Amino acid sequence: MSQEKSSVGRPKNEAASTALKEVALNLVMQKGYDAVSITEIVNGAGVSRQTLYNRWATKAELVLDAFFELANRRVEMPDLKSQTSRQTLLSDFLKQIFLHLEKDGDSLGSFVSAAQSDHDFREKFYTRFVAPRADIVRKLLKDAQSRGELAPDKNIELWTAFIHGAFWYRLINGQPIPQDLANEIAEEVFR
Amino acid sequence: MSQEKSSVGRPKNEAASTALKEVALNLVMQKGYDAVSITEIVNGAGVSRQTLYNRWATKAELVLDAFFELANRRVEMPDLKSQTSRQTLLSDFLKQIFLHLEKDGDSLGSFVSAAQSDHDFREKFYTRFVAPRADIVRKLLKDAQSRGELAPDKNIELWTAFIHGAFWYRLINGQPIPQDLANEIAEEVFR
Amino acid sequence: MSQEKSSVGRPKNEAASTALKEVALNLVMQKGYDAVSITEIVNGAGVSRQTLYNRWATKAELVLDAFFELANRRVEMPDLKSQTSRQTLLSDFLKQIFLHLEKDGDSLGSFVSAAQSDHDFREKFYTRFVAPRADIVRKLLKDAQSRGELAPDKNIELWTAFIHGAFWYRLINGQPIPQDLANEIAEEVFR
Amino acid sequence: MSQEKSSVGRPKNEAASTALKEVALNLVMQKGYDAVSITEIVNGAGVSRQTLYNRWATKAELVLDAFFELANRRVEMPDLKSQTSRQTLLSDFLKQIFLHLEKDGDSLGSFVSAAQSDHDFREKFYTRFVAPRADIVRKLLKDAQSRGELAPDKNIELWTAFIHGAFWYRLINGQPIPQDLANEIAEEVFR
DNA sequence: GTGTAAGCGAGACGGTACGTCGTGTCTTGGA
DNA sequence: TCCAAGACACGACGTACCGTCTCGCTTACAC
Repeated sequence: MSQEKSSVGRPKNEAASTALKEVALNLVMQKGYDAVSITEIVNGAGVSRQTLYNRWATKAELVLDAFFELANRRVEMPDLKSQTSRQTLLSDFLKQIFLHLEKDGDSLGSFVSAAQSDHDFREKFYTRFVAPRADIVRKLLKDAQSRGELAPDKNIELWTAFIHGAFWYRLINGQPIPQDLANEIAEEVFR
Repeated sequence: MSQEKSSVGRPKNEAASTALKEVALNLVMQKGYDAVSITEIVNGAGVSRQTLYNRWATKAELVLDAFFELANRRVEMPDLKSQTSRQTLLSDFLKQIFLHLEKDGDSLGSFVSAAQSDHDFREKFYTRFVAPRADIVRKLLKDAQSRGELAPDKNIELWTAFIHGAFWYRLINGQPIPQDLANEIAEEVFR
Repeated sequence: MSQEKSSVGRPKNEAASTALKEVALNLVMQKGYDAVSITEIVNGAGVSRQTLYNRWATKAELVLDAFFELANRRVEMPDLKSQTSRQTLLSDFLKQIFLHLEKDGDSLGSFVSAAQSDHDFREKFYTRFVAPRADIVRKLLKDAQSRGELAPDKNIELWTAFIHGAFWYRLINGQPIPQDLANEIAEEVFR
Repeated sequence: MSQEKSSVGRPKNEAASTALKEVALNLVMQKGYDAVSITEIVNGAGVSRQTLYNRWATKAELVLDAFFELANRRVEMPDLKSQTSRQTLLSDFLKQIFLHLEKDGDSLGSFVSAAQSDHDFREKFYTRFVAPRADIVRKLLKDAQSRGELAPDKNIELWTAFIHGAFWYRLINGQPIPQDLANEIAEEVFR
């Protein structure tokens, strides 16, 4: 990746990328994805229009990049080597997610929104945000099965969808996602 | 309140509303919500721009109205007096929903999209589309409990969210919703 | 004129006409002809849109009607039987015109404006406002000639144009029309 | 001050300005000022709507610019060094004006019209079109006085107004301006 | 140390859609 | 037959954003 530097001509100003991502993310969090214009972002970043287009093809790509950088710094894989019960691990993991959901709910709404009309965006959002989190749950459930904490014939795929569906469902419908929901879900999973 | 016809001034031409809804819905189903412009809709309906704005404040409201009219003609409450097992009733009900989801997936995506940026819209969408369907499932589960087909200590609210979350989750992530998923869900509920 | 009453159906409400003319004239004097809309006039008069169109075909006709009613009440034919010098008569007549010009300057501007784009309007404005005033001057000059106060070979038509041109020229260019101009003009005519 | 080229950013495309002016002027001459829409002009010029608004705030300013460019190429200052009688010079100058008036009468009407409702426009029209022509006449009259061809006590300002008023008066009233009027005016001035 | 190629700001450009306004006509029910 | 109320088709308005383009200037490496 560091290899592909053409080393000819003036190098890209990394500060511009940083400024763009920061401004874009802030604006989207404040006003929602659709309400933010490219013009607004580049003005806010003190950067020219073309500079943005030199780095990202669309607003969607820029904003996603910015968001992921933030979000992925915050996923904390549960420690499957610990002896804590898998129910507790699940509950704690969900609580951690719900905490961010509280803060980022509106931007996430924006992304869900953008994902519906822009299939590229949807793919990226799924691959880089949704799927990794689903994977963690999936692994946790399998681990629980192998440890005998979960019935061996539980449909893991379905339960992964149940768990994530439960809070996405509340999210897109604008309902609050209380910390307690994490406990309720974990309890029902391991019943 | 339902009588509030003002009867003063020229009455609104109902045919215009009908034409607008039909054209709008068709276009959205063909090209997606965002790709359809107001100009396109009014031209297609042979109606003036202002006439649309006299009836709906935004494209979202128009399309929503049009869609509900269609969708609500298609909800079929399961017959709780029948002796069919509640698991089968649930499975059949979900299958029926999934069938429409297949066809209307993109428009539904549009609505979810619009709902994220427009909270009025979200409220309407929830009240008129999401909630009624959730209610049916909730009633069905309670009925199953009272008939002893479902454990009496199952968390009905949570399971309602599980069930709907499962397919909404797939929907917003652009994944197919196979008919078989209905069986899988029903099975897991009544396990 | 009073003959042509059809006497079938509800008679026209004369108060509506009066209100329309009054409102129209006031609005035009305040904001200028172009800035006043039909909608504004009918709302101001508390009258329906159709009622206006039942009486006048265009805004121009209504406004002209209203203006003429006012203006023609104010023309005062100089008394050609008096022994006052014709120069004084002319000067006094012009002074009287200039006085109204001061007040009505902007609406007159509006009419000149409307007259340029609407040839019907131009014709009516000329026939009912400009020409009568020109006629008076023409008659006065001829009378002065017959009394020997004016050179018999003066080109009356041209001088009529000179005299009116002089202040219309100032009017359309937005220059003030001082009372003293009346004296200057009269002096130069009878030099 | 004439050097104030900013030289930053993409420079304005001069061809677009030229095309806009040409199309605008042609359309106005064909159909009259009011009948020409901005949409029509930009389409005709193959230029985007915003490009027009980047250069002129209103249709009036554009058309005025276009017209001046044409008109000012056509003013021909009479040669005050020639020995031709000043009466002939005046008559010839007026004839030259009347010739253009014939062709441009309707556009000029449009400008007079616009000038009445828009005081900025009025100022520009006066400064750039009316006043220069009046100045020429004023100078010519003064020269005639200094050469003894005109009575030294003639009120030059008033006569300048007489002369221009005479044909403007006919113009705004939609009356023809025959070439012979130039002779009549000159004759009366130098009588 | 100079040439050359890319980066960059500023901002113009062709497009497309927007929501609003004004026009003159039409359509009701009631006077 | 008139009227108030207001819907309607039409067409223009000025604004907003998009993604691309065209300048003059500024890097920074490669010769």
